[in-house]
Amino acid sequence: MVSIKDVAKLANVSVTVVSKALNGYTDVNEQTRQKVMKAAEELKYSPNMLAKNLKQKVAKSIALIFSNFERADGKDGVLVQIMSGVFEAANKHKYEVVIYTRSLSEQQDKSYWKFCKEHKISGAIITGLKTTDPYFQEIIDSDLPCVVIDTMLSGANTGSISTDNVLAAQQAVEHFIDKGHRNIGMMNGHEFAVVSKQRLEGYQKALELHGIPYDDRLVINADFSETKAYEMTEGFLQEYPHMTGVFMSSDLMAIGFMRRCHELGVQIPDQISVMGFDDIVLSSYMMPKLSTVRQDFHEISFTAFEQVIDILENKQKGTHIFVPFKIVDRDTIKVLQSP
Amino acid sequence: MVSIKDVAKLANVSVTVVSKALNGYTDVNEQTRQKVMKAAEELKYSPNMLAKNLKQKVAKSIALIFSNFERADGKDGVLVQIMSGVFEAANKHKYEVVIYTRSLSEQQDKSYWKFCKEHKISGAIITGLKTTDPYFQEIIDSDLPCVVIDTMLSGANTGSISTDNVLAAQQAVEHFIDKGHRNIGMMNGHEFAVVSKQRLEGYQKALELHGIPYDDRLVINADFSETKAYEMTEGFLQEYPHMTGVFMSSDLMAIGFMRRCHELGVQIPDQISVMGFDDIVLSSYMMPKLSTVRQDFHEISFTAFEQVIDILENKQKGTHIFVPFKIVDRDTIKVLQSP
DNA sequence: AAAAATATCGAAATCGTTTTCGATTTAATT
DNA sequence: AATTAAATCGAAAACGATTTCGATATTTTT
Repeated sequence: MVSIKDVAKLANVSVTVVSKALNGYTDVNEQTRQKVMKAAEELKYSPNMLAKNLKQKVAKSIALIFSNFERADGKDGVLVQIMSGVFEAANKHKYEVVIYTRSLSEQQDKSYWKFCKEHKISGAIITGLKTTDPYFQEIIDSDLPCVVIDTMLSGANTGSISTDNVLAAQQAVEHFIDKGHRNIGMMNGHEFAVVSKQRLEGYQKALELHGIPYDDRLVINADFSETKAYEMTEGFLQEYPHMTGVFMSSDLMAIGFMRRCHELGVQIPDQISVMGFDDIVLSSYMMPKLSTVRQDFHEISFTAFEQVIDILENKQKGTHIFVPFKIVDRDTIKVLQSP
Repeated sequence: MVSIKDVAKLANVSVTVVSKALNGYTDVNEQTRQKVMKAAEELKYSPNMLAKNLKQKVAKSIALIFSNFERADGKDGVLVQIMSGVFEAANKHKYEVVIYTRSLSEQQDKSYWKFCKEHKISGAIITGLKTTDPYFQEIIDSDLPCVVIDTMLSGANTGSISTDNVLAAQQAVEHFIDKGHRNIGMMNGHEFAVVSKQRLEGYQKALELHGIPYDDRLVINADFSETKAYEMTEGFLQEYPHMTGVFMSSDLMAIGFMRRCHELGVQIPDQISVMGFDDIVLSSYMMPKLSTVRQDFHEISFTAFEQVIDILENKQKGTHIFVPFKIVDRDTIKVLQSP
């Protein structure tokens, strides 16, 4: 393998000069710089990042951590969108990204923190972190700059980012209300996600704002799972036949719900309206097309990256950031009466 | 940061002994090993991988290269499936994986090869490589063990892996023929993918085997693009109204085709049958559900990983591997007559 | 008891860089 | 011409691990 020594030899200078020439130092004569460049070119030299990062004590790379990778069956395209956002930002800031996946099914010997430490990683972006995660506190307490997606926390080195879930949920059910609905159910995700609490709060808020009494029997928990939603819809529908619409905490659940409705012969949106959350790719391909609130995952992860850079390079404190969402009304909400 | 020196000091031994104790060498007394372990534990020591890999000249990590990342809009879930396969294999073999994405839209300063070299990466898995890619030859000639997905080549250090595209395509159109179809069109992908050529070959083979003359006007090129397929279907349908079915080189194109048919009021499968290729997640959610040939991308990437390990650790020569596919008949093929 | 074999340890070299700081040369200033 | 300043270079010390090889202590063999 060709090292800096080899190019030094060929260019007839010291390794110091080679290093300086290649890294834009000013105390090297332009002619010798050319000489060095030519030698490096000739030998097809490329620096050993391991040595480089070792010396500099830190690698210019940030970790993208998927803490629930087993759920990533590709149905929602969000994982890809998240990747796309961080890769774009990484490219912009000249960082590298290393992905660390963790699935709960397999025992994990290593915590994120240990992983990042071992690799001298500068910062991290974390997704899919449950509040019950054993490493939750570790992350927050650590001195590693990191921002976690879809939660709310802030510390010296930790920030977070998400869409404004309570506002989004509120607007979503207000959308129902605007179309004349008064009996609106909700299918929520599991309680270990902070987004579940927030969306429920938004749901309640909208109801309260429009003088509709809150009935906790109308909100059930389907664990963010398509099949669980599928299984629960029949009972849900039978038990509360006066519901005219249901707000789902995720598109995946909405799809499970719709599929079961289709089998049961209940027409959407004629007999029951539904609104999802996320706007995954499947949603616009459904028949009928699913109305939902669109989260901009690309923007979320891009901004997440920029925040870790901010606290890394600009010594900013961690904070929480909201990124804009959008209600997208397609074909699954029936208008009962004009507003 | 706590280094090996610190634990040596605490354990009251030399760094040599610490290193040996922690790496399972036999020439260290069991008691001192315990002592070292305890000290390491106490200090929360974790080795600096950069230094470790630097010394060992090579990192135990393989690169997963997406050479056309901009296409990864998450519509097909294949990217995720591929990731899932290699992460699983990596976990099994105790390797780490680093992902390198390249999009053609942004100028790329660095070739895969350079990237891998700089990071002392042991091997690589490459996807989305076009034959026209400027780095194509570089990869093949390099001494870096790598296997590229969806192509056919083999060398000392390079292998490849894919489904048997010609056989799969052949069986797909034979499936048409079995159902009584004789006038079968094809919508192929761009010519820079070897899979296009192979699937066309399978198409031709099936026709020939059943005495159906090949008409090259019945196969058009929609570039693997959903919208392009969408745009071309009306003309295609009008020009060759005698077609009873069309074999698509990808599900995404099939979906574009179906969407246009829906708008045009042509019934699927009553007026025209369609068969896709890939079995992406969207396919089973279509109405009607798309019949297609299923590629097992998880298996493909998993096996790809194992092959690079094979040529890396077992000094095997690179080769081409086929992984099984499956014709999955859903609701988009009409039976014209019993076989 | 002497010799040989074994067990256990540590000093030091090494991996490929970066970076400090002093040395030397050249140019600018007085 | 003497002094000062600027430009350019290189020796050497890190970074944090691994690994070779010799040293010492202990045990076994003769």
